[in-house]
Amino acid sequence: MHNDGVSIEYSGTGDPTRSMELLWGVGEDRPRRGPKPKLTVAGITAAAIAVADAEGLDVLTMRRVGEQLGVTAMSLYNYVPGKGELLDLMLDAVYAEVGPPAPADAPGEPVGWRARLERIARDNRALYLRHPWLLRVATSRPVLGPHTIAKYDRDLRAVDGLGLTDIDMDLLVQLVNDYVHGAVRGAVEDAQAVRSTGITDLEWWEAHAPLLARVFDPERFPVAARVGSAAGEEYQAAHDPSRAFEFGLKVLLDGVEANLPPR
Amino acid sequence: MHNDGVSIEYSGTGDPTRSMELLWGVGEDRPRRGPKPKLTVAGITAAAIAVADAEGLDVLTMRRVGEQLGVTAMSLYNYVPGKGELLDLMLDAVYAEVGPPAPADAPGEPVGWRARLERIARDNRALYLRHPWLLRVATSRPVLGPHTIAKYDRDLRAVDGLGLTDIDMDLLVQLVNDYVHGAVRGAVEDAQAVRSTGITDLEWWEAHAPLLARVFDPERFPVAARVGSAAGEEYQAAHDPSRAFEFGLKVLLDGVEANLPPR
DNA sequence: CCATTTTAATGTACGTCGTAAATAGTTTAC
DNA sequence: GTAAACTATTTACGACGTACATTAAAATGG
Repeated sequence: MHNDGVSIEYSGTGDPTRSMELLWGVGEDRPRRGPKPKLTVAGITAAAIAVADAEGLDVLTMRRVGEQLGVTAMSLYNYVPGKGELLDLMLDAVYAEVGPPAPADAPGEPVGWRARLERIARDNRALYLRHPWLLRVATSRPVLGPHTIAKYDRDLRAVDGLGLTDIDMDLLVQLVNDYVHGAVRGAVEDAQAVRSTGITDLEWWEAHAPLLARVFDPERFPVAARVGSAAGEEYQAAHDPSRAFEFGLKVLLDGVEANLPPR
Repeated sequence: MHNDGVSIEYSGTGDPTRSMELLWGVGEDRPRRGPKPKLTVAGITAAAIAVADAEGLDVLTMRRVGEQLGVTAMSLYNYVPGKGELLDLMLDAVYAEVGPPAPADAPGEPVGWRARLERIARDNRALYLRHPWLLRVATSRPVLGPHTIAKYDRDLRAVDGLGLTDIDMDLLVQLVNDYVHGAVRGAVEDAQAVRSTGITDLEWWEAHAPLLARVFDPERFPVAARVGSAAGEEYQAAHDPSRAFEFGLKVLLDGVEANLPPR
């Protein structure tokens, strides 16, 4: 077996200039000659997202995407320069789901910075849960697609007008996004471990308890022993995946509140 | 080219039971017959870490690790069941670097929960900077190696005795670790993008500015335009990578303070 | 000491991946 | 109608993890 784990991919490995042209639809003068294209960039992107959503990033291969569209892998290269650029397109496409920034006074928009940041955090969490592969795509030097920028704008509006410097606004938005990424990552990976291995947490624990009992000395690590077993039991008894998330979010936003400039 | 990006790997894809036996040194009865082993599990782990540190996770192949040790890839399989288990070993090995938990009253130990949590966060950050590939290894269903447990114990001691429930202690430690992971991830990936592509941030920006100027409408995203360019300039002028980290850490710990039980 | 047994290291091979290059087929422009 | 432009397929290459078969080396039992 080549890779029975979950291989994570890197966005931006392709030619970023080409990615950006694709993202912004530059140079889309319709081809004048030759056979009608069976595919579109948007269609390929959607198919790739569907594959990644359903089967994970490690099954997302050019051959698999082609198959999804009734086409060979190499056909895709008529539309997309390579897999790296396709990942860039996938990223920007899912960011479209959070929607464009709305005016602050639009009906239904949360009022107050705290409600707005909570909304952003929860929307991001939902996005990660819908597209778990997002957590595994590194976004270093992000390709600035239209929806990526829209999301950035939307995020920033949550903390605009509070007397923060531009720099601090940027830092704050990044802080919230970093937190959400980290918090969801753990939860999603747990769930995927269950699905991909077919072993539940309980079974896993029971399989390893005997070995741990033999090698682990609770005297040496008393706090870990106590808290670990307490957390394990709680986790078994009433596992609410959003509880840790909401706990951390509250703590984080309390900290933000303490660091806002006086009104 | 097969994968010019950075492929990220998954710990725990091998047989976790076998990994734990390796981690705890179970069944290490010395071989009675046959040629002397040229290698050791610890040596292989160290070599793999060296490769990953120096060249990144995408160059970490069994063939490459073998080469590092003057041996073919297949030799490694006499010591380690597969690459997944090797990753488990690498993880636990680097956790050893943070050192065993020390008694709270040992000389040099920070006093007070806040100083202890800061220490943990900064130690973790330093660990990620030394071993950037750590950020790319998913730790779902972590294999409970000795140093992993020691680290957990060490982390928990920072918040022990504050009147928190065991569950809240666990959540709090996880919160800090999640934050550090998220914050360092962005910074490290930026740096790696520069190294692996040979393009500096300034060059990258200059290459894309013309296209962006053509397609990006600042009227539509005024906040992003303003803050983005301010952040970009600041970033160019005086880039202190630890600034964002310390900012976030302060905010987070202020939030923790607001959520501690009254003394 | 030698034959047997056990273990380590190697060599070869398979099926996977991304994608370069060559080829075949299709549509439009002149 | 022919040439040019374009799309889709086929084939092939070098990488990957690792199964399998083979060879070499050490310790044991006689």
